Amino acid sequence: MAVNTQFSIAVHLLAGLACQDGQETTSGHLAMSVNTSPSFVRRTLAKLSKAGLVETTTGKSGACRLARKPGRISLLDVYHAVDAPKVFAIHEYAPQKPCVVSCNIKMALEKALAKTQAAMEASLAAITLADIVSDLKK
Amino acid sequence: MAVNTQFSIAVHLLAGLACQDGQETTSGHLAMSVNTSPSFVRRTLAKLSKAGLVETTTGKSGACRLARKPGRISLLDVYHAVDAPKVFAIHEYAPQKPCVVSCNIKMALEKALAKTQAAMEASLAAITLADIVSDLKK
DNA sequence: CTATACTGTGACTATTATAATAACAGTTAT
DNA sequence: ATAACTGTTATTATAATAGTCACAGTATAG
Repeated sequence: MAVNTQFSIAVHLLAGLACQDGQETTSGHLAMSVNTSPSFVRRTLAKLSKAGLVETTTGKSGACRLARKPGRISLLDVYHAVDAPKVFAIHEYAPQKPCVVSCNIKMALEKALAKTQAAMEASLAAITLADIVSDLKK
Repeated sequence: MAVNTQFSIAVHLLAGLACQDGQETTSGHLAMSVNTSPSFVRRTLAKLSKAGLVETTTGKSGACRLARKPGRISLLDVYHAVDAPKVFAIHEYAPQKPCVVSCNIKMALEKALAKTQAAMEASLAAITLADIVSDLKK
């Protein structure tokens, strides 16, 4: 178990909703599939709801369903929705004045890693929930 | 401070070595630039050494220097050397038998995320230590 | 208008991963 | 022999994450 479980759980939930074909589901039902507590599901689901990926209704017989067709939800949308961390973190440290490397490495690294982050996000943008779902049914 | 500091520290160390233009340096000296203990530096340095990115000599007046020219060391080399974690982890859970999603999502996610990982690595491969160093001097 | 069944959220605990330090064994110039 | 370095193990401290519990808010149904 490592850093980014929440992202994969979010995809799992969305895939579950997608397989319902527009039918509504409760957090309890989804929790059984993911095998966690309904509470944990709701917390992730709430983020997806705020990002506009799912619609939820409260009150008795409250439920949730996809807000868009699976083909119009990219993994990048999910990545942003769950507020996943950047791929690389840069270490904090007190720059040592006389050292050129120490004083400027952070800026140089940020520039380089921004490219990498962009490449990763572009790749995520190219995969939709529909792709995931179609793989499930093979 | 987050997940992947070791990668950025490794780049920092290599950049430091690159700025020495082949001259040798000790872990103590590098530690001052990164602002950590020599011990921590050596641990990271040892990984880089095993990966063939730096050469070290032991004994009195032991030291380290780059094994190749900065232009021939890519950030992907560094990424592999420090054994950084994958971009995305997939959650563990007990698949619930009657549920298609639960049983197959892991496989589908792995397939999708392999693409993303590859995109990220390709991006890292395109950046060399020389690029980083030239940014330092601006 | 009360009971019910859901979502949304805050507080809390447990667990894991990482950072960081210290200590020592191995090695080689002087 | 001694000194000064690397390599490695063991240990502790700290931070991030996973996971649970409890309750407030809300809408439906009787």
